[in-house]
Amino acid sequence: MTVWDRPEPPARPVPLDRQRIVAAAVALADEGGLEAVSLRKVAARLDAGPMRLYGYISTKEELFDLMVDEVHAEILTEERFGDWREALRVHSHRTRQATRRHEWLADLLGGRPALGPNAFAVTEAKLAALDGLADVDTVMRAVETVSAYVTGAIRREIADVRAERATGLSKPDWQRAFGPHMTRMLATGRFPALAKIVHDGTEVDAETSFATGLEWVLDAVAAKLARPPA
Amino acid sequence: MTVWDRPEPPARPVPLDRQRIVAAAVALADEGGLEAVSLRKVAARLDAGPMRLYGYISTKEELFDLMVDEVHAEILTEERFGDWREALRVHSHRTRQATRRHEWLADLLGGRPALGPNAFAVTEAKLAALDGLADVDTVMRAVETVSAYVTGAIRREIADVRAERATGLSKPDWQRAFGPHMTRMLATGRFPALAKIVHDGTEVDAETSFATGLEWVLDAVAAKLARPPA
DNA sequence: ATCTCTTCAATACACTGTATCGCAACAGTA
DNA sequence: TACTGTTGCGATACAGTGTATTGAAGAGAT
Repeated sequence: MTVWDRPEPPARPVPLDRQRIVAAAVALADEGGLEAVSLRKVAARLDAGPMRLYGYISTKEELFDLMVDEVHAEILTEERFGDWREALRVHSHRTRQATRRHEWLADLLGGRPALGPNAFAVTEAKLAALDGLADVDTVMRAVETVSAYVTGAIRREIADVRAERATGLSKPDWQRAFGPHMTRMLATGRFPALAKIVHDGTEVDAETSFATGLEWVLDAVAAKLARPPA
Repeated sequence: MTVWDRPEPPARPVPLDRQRIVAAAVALADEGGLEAVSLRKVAARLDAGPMRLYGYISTKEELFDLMVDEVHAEILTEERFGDWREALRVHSHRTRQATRRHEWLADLLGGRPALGPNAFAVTEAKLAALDGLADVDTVMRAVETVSAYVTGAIRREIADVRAERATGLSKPDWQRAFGPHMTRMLATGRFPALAKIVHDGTEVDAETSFATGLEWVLDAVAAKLARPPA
């Protein structure tokens, strides 16, 4: 009974850990969106059976939570900030950029409380930047308000990107993109203000409009920090 | 061949229209969340086969679009506003209230461009309130910035509501709710600012914090309207 | 009365998340 | 060395999904 007669022992299962699982899931989502992430496909990418994953997560939602936290590592940065405003600005822009790299993040952002270590670290960094500049409640409100804006603006931006892509990779001209429908709606005369905006408005790129709105919100925060709350 | 020998003719199919379909879908979603909405269940509620729906919508996403627009009818209001600020405030609060009635809206808000007639009417109302108070680009930015905040804040609020519900209907005390995990994270000492906030922060109800952040953002808009843009 | 055309229901397919179950390899004991 | 308990894994299974395809049956027209 030589070696060749004996069958090879069954390959020991590939060692797994959450990091590898999340990386596979993120890769899948980057390629095909969130809907391309199925436990079967994630497992397949790791040469494992689907049920294997349940040792590491107990539900698909938890996998999404891990993915969100994973990306928060990209948002985090070592740099020191000149002031609170720069800190909030940089984190906001980094969040946006991370979402451009991982569009699916837009679907998850704000959808569930972010309780992972990286998300915590991001929140900590923002809070720390404001620490001592106002009472804790104002600081909290500031961070939450900015985050709310960022979440909403990013979602909107990605929604537009997708709509453009779906209507055939047209220019960032939504009049052209949603042309027929848009035109018909505006032609009813029921939306004069909207029609005026669509007609006379300037086309601004997504980054600029994100940045502009962000600065407005930061202005608002600045105003509240200036004079301590009543 | 008497009447009794002949079988009854097969019941003529229930007449259907989008309104009925959307109403059924909304009811389902109100009861069990978005994930409770399946084409089969919607159809069943209307005594129809699943495939029947494809005469009215061509994809499940379109059904969601219709649902979103349906709820926008609740956001719309006939009332006249004293000024732009009141108009934006009222629409924002009505959006929030609609989402409390239809939690699933939080999952959809901002996820896709809202192109339905009711959503258009809401946008029109906001734009009209600001018409003439600044150049069109500033007006647009104002509406989008406020909307972004509203979307983000609502998503966050609903996420918290659900988390509370999931962790056993506890009080709006997230320290208690996420107790063990939260405590352990903060105990690491890596998040001092966060720990301070959690420890010293005042518990504010969701509506108040929404309103506060909203007023900040409205302040920011006011500042931009005051002096025409450079 | 026959034929066409529309409308709907049934069937089918590929795929999903997850519960259950039984096997096979290891650790520890006799 | 033989046995046994435990654990981790794969296969199987189930109920459900969105949607393409097919086929029949009714309405309207000739």
